[in-house]
Amino acid sequence: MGGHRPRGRGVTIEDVARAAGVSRQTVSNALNAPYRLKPETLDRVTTLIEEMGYRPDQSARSLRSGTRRIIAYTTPEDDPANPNPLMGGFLESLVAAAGEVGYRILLVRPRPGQDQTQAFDEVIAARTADGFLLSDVLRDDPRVVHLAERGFPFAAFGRTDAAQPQSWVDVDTVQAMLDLIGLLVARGHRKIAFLGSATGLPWMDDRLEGFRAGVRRFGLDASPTLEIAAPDDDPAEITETARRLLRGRRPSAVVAASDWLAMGLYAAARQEGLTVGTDLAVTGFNDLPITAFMQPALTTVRLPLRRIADALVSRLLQTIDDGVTPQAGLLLPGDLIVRDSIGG
Amino acid sequence: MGGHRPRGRGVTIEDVARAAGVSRQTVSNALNAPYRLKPETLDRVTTLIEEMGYRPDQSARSLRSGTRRIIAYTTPEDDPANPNPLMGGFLESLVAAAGEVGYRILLVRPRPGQDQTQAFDEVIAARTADGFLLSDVLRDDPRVVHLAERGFPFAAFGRTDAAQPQSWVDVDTVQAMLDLIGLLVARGHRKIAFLGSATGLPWMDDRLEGFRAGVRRFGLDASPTLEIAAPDDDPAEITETARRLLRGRRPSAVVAASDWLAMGLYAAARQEGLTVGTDLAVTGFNDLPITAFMQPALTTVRLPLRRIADALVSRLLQTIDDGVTPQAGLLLPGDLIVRDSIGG
DNA sequence: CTGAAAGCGCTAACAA
DNA sequence: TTGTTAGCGCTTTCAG
Repeated sequence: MGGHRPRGRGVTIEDVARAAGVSRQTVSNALNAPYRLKPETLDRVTTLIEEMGYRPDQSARSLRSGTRRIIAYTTPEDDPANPNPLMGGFLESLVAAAGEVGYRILLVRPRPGQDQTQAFDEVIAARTADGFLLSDVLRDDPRVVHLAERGFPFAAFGRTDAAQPQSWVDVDTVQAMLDLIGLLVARGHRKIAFLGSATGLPWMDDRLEGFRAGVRRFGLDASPTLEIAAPDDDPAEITETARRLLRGRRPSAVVAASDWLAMGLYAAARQEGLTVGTDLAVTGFNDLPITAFMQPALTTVRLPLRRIADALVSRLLQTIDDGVTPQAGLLLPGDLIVRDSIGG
Repeated sequence: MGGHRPRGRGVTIEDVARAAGVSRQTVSNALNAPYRLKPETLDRVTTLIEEMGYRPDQSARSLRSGTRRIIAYTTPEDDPANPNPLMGGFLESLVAAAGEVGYRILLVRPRPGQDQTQAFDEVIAARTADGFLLSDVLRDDPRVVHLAERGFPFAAFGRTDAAQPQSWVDVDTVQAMLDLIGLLVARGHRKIAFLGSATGLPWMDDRLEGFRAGVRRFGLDASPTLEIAAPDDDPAEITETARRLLRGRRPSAVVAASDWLAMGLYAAARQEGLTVGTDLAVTGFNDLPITAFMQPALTTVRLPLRRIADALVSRLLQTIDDGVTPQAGLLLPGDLIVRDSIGG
């Protein structure tokens, strides 16, 4: 079995202690409780640690201290050919946010023949991570239920309903929609339609709810044109649905539940001979990078991914460190990105 | 420090051993070397393990065995607002490939005030992971140099030049370009231009090299129209460059170095009154999800992310387990996705 | 402020 | 085939 493992080649706390002429404990303290050391001792030990390149063995430290400094993140299973375009940016934010407080992100996914619940139990029982971060959370997400039952620390991107723990952070979608509609109303639009998609995903439902709230708030046509695209994300189907929407009551503005749907709207408008930005105002949601290439540039809502990640990590750490579980979710405002698609 | 850590609450190997009336070692063997146990003992112990939900503590096992079953992946730093769109899909593939052989992916990033080299050294010294996976690798990537110096196992997505270790996997870009150009030539195109971008990134250079190889191979105009977009990814600038390209020698086909650039080409064509697919053939590279919305649909090259991930993981494991470092890189073919943008 | 003792939970090596 | 012994490297506890 040999293998390449350079066992015993690393510098241990013992080595540093000997070199510094102190006990192992003093070296440990230099790292974990420096205030306990006499400044000159601290200096000497710290210098030696630096010079010798000593790093406490992660496993030994974890075994002894019970803390792993690792956060498990369960990536929602995703088709590699059609990945969630926000995934990369969100993970990026997570890594940065966790890194700043000394944690790393471990990607966890059920092993073959294992369901998500079992995968979680394995991580918990094997003490692989100190807590979980979840995304794409459903209102009554089984993962949340399970972790809450186990009493294991977690935080979720996406609100859960009242019966569930409120360890979540989410975007204030309704407010963002109100802002968007307010913007359109201010520019004189009264016939505003909504293009959604029947995915049943809660965050998509929120956008519809936000639209309805806007309709009420601004006293728009009580029965606005609502159209729902097919549940799957097939571009052709979306475009077709968008065309029907445009032909129907000829809205002057359409609020799309996502940038992806907005692209279908652009295509449909072109087919109908309408010019987005002048004949038709369009808004999206998510601010995918690709929106920059849309002509005219798309007005949309950017998710504050970094702020979400920070809040998630900070909440999770509170649970891990102090056993405090948040009593209420946290709603973060989306960033309105106003561009030309709603006209000059 | 109080905290929520349910210390001692876990089932240990001792508990199982007692319950089964065997020694700890026997329980350990049931998991790690089942063939050593008498079938009935194995049965009894395994059942108990199942019932009691025993999972070996990861840290303890790692400390003793020296193996972590964790692969460190260094995410290239990425602007959350404009993330690498392939990132999500690649990570997805990595997680799946590693998961199948019992490894997990740990996202590693330099801590504030730490450079990448130091971050690597920390992971190595702290024995946090068994090996590294790198992506977006440069020809003389300092990360590769560093890991090779340290003699630490790694595998890279992206070729390194001959002076460097050849522990890499890459896409056969030149071949993919030849295929693309062959396709265009077969449809009668002779004036084929290339739209690249002056990023200096090796994979972008490869695409240009592939284009030139195609020009030679098919005996096209010896001085084809080459245009290089601005180094940054600014859409407006790309579109402007694309327009100049189209105005210049009026190519009948343009090979773009990426889907992103191809989008600029679409925009430019529209502005120039050309119809992509009939007046002008266009190809891209990467097969971003968004290409599905382009009208006409874009002909492009899909990176075999899953196969790349599999190869990367398998090579890395060989290095970890047997100390074998590959003597040569592995080139994987890209998948040609032929769609309407090159005409009927 | 520093040191000594103990042991986290596991598996390698050896003994029975 | 199973059990015993030892110790991975660290930090917690308690003594000096």
